Amino acid sequence: MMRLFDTMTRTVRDLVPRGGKTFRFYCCGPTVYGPAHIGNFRTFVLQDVFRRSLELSGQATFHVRNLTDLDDKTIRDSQAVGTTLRAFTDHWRDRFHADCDQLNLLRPHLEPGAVDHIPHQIAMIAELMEKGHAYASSDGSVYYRVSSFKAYGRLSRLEHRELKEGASGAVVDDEYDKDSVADFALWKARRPEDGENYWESPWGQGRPGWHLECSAMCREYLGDRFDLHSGGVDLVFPHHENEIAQSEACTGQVMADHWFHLTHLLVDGGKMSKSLGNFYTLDQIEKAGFSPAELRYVLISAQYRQPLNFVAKDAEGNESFPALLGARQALQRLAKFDAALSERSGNPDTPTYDDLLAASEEASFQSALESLRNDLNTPEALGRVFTTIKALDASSLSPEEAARERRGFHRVLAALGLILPAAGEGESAAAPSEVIALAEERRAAKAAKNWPEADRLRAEITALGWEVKDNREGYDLCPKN
RNA sequence: GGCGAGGUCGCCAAGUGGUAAGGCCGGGCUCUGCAAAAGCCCUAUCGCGGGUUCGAUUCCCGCCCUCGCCUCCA
Repeated sequence: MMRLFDTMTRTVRDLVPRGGKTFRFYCCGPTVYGPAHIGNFRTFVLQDVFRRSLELSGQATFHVRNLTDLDDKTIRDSQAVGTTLRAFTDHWRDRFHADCDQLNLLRPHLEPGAVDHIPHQIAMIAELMEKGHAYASSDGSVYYRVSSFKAYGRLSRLEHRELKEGASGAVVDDEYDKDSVADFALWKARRPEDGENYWESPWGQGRPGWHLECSAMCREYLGDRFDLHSGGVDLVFPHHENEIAQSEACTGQVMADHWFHLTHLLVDGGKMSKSLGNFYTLDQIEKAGFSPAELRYVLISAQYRQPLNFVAKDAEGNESFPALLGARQALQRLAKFDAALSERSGNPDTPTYDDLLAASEEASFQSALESLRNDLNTPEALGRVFTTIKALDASSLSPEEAARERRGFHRVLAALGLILPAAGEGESAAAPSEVIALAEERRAAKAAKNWPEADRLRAEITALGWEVKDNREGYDLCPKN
């Protein structure tokens, strides 16, 4: 049984699928107008760990995540580069998918987009108007009447807060026709800057408001009521508040039984922004020489409700990514442990995710799994993995014991979605022939116990930019850095 | 101004009403011709001031500081 904090009730609650068998949930996905940044991926990675933890605990899931392919930014930027909206968002969708694959994220079972669901959204607006929750303005836009929905503000505790006028710096010049400032657009009348991106509706040409797509797609694919809805904390208000207002006013039912929100990633102690130069994409992380697995490790190193400070710059202010460097070391240790168990068990095959889903849970490494089930405590799970590893002496295990421990170990790794680096890493491979020749000479000198000569040859190799490391069989050559 | 989160070892980060997981870095040791690698070991009393309690880092009050959100940013 998995337990998770619920934003609506502000308590940790058991997750029980309402329909019985399958746990059905919706995650607000990315706006596809550029590459996602590592902050976006903190959210998606932890949602992925959430899903994996459920599935590896024997709970079937149905995961829907939308792609926002219709909003001010996608329209604006597609026109800026002179392509159709569809071509533009397809391009960034593909990039997003590639990044997700790199980060070992399970694909959602469904990934709907707003543009393909215009009729659903129009139907919902019509229903809201019928029921008195929406009104058309003189310019052909339609707004949701917030005052008509009694429960508005429950999720974000809006009743206890005051909105500071213009605090967000947003300009609302195109919404002068609203009855109340709190009302939000369900349908936005066509504007010249929208170009060809408009649709016909009973209220004239235009396009749906942003909040509506999720309500419409949730209803289409998950029904009037489903198990859990998730997104970044910034979506609590207004996005999720507005979704609730739209959906529940239509259906008269509770939209989602659980609200799962993920705290933002900070970079070097502050919010990520392009102007601060701390805005990182997966691509940039890889260009700096780090792997997606290393980034994933960093992203799960704090509990999802805590702010995570991603350290990019070291104490001297150099962009050396100490956090990723640390992750590399940690993953390397896990890989070595795995290699030792693998050897001991006599089975080199790594269990796949599907193997693990089919198999029953082992007692080994169970405490780490328990951490994940307890409000998705990823750092505690990692801590328990290392504690368990330290307590285990692989060389004293029987092959059967080693195999069992390894299955438990891999279940935790699979829940965290961690892929281990190859144990050997940095193999010799592509050293130039002259370096190899020197290394061979040195091996001969060593065999003859001619230490001065061996050290002299190592110095020569070092001068050529290579490092020679002895091991049982002979030596490895690595580029020196 | 309102709402919310947070201040735990050099860095990241768990946790608990009874004297604080783990990772990285650093230091020591073992092992190796040396080196590397690997393994082992070591390093905090939990922002400040009160209170409750036999006992608080963990509960309550006040203060200081940091960060996020406040209508289309995960």
